[in-house]
This record gives sequence, C-alpha cells and structure tokens, in this order.
Amino acid sequence: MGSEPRTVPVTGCADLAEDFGFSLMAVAHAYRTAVSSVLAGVAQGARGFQTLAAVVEGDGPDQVTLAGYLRIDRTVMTYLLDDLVAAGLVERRLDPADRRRRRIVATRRGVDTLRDLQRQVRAAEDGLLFGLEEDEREVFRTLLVRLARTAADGEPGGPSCEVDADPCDDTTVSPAPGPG
Amino acid sequence: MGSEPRTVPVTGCADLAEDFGFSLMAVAHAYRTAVSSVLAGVAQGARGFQTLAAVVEGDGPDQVTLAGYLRIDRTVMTYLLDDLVAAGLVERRLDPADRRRRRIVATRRGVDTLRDLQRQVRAAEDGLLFGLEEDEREVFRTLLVRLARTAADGEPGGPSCEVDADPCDDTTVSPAPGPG
DNA sequence: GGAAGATTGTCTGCTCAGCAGACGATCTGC
DNA sequence: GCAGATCGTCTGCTGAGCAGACAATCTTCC
Repeated sequence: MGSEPRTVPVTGCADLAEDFGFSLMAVAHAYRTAVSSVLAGVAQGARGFQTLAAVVEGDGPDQVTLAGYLRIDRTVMTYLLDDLVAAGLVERRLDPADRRRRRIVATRRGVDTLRDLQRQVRAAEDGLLFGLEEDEREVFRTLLVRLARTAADGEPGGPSCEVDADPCDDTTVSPAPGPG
Repeated sequence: MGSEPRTVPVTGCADLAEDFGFSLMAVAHAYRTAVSSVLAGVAQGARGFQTLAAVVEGDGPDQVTLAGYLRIDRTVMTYLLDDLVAAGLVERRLDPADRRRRRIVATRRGVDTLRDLQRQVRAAEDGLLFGLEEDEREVFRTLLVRLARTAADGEPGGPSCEVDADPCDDTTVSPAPGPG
C-alpha cells in the first residue's frame, strides 16, 4: 500500500503500545500489580478492599446490591463477606424490615483499616502516574472518572442503588442502628 | 469529624465512582464488554485478537517473546496459537537459525482479518468514549498510551523484544514487505 | 569433539475461581 | 392461606492458569 514500508521504527516486536485497548489493559495490569503489595495482607485482597470501601461509603447495602455494584456473583459475595467478617472489618446485620436481607455495615476497625489502606493505595497510584506531569495526572484522573460514570450508565447494576443515610454507632458505623 | 455529614450527595450506595482504581477497573470492564461482541467470533476472542495484532505488527516473533509481551503463560500460548493456526490466521514457521524456535507469521487472511477487526474495535472504542468531547478523547488516548509505556517500563517482559526481519512469502505476510 | 547446562515448545496434572442450580427462609400479591 | 418472587447459602461442574516434566536443540566449557 503506502510508500513507507512500516510505521514501526523502534520496537521490533509490535506496535501495540499505540493501541487503546492494549494500553488500557497494560495500565490496568500495572495498577493491579502496584496495589497488590499494599492489599496483599487484606482479607480477599483487592476485592476485599473494594468491598470494604463500598460498605464504608455506602449505607448498609445488602449483599445482592453489593454484588451487583462490584460485579461479583452473589455466591462469591458470601465467601468474600465471610472473610471480611472473620477479619473484624464488617458485620452482617439482620434487616428488621426484611429478614431475608443482611445489611452489611463496617466496624470501627473496618473504617480505620480502610482509611489507612486508602492512603497507601493512593501512594501506589501516584507511583503509577509518575510518568505524567502534575497537571496531566489530574486531567487523566478526571477524564477517567467521567468515563467510568458514563460507561457504567450503559450497563446494568451501575452506580444507582438507593439507600438512605443514617447516623452512626458505637462499635459499628451503621446505616440503620435500630434496636440492636 | 467535619461539618458536612457526607460528601455523597447523589448515589446512596457508595462513593467509589471517585476512586481511581475503581474507575480504572470499571472502564476496563466496559471496554471488554464493548469489544467482546466484535471479538466473539474470533478464535480465542480478545486474546486471539491481541496476539494476531502482535504477530502482524511484529517481525515473526517466537512464542516465548509473544507470550512475554502479551503476559500470557507459554503453555497457554501453545493452545492459543493452535486455534489461530487452525483458523488460518497465522503460521508456525521453523527458524533455520534456531530450530527450537517457531517464528509466528501472519497469513494474508490473518492480516485482512486483523484490519477488519481493528476497524470494528475502533468503532466500539469510540462508543465507549462517547461521554467525552472530541478533544478530550484525544487527550485521554494520549495520556493513556504514555502511561502504558511508562508503566510497562517498570516491569519485565515489557515493550522491548528485538527480532530481525525475514523475507516474505506467497501466502503469508512477513514483516518486511519486500518486493510484494 | 564431547559433556553439562540452558532454552524452546509441548504435554500432563493440580488447583482454584466462577457460575448454574437447588434449597430454606422470607416477603409480596391475590 | 397460597403461589410466586427474592435473599443468602450450599453443592457440584467447568474452565483457565500454572508448576513440573519431557524431548529437541543450542551454547558453553573442557
């Protein structure tokens, strides 16, 4: 076809580094690697961390909501929460309004653990973004977040899961403290 | 703590949408979903596509190089290439210089298939990036690619894999187009 | 030249994550 | 009260991924 033989001057193997999908997967992989050391000690690793975050930031979601939000099978969520409960990070609390449901609430220790982990994860992220300038990082973060929102809109189990807020508790930071 | 009760005004469930890692994984997931329909008919799906791309853009890499580049176990690469060969997209060619090696080269059909798939994948990508403005998309693409490069630098099996060219063939397209 | 070690591609077997299906407990609608 | 739906749990199956072994081949060193 064209006059030039190739457009790959430097790397002999492949030019995939220009490919969007390849780059996306590469960055995702690098991210996983970067935070894995931080999250290795946590129950259920990165998944446990994200679940804990969803619980802490959320308002006592039930397991199905949690599973849908994090794109985890509900049967897997059972074991995942088993470990988180065993680690003392969250609690299963019966919902008096619907006794089939278990509202998941974070313990005080879970909240503290999350805050600590978030700090370390943030540091690992900065290490990953080291190749970008300061302002570029912020741009990338912003665009990524916006993209995630719009991308999630087109899918089921997205960002919407209505739960109402509630005050907190002594040992657990819970949505509906109720009568114990 | 603070004066404001929370910083989660809209979504009741969780605030993870602001989280970098969560957004990254969400976008990666959305990407996989978007291209999966395009790549469903290809041998070995998305992996087969990326492998085919690496082979077409590359210079007859051997399986170990390919596996390292795509972060695939070499035992898995065997089956992956089996399917690609069966689909008539690539060929295993003995390397006269080292008869342990099999240089992987794309067939004419493999090249055509890749070009066609790349067009469709590109369209799917644009659909994914629909939430961003035109110029924002380009910025995001650029930053992502740069990030992938720098992130890959810090890891083994990265972008470097020196292979030298070989003459081409009738039915297969090798790297240096030559007199074709 | 020949022996020892390394490398490539393949095959085998193990382990583990993920998912469908079934089940009891519970809620909702009639 | 009864049928159907929903939540959380358990069981069993399937498939992917990886370590290990193997033959063929190359390289290094004696």
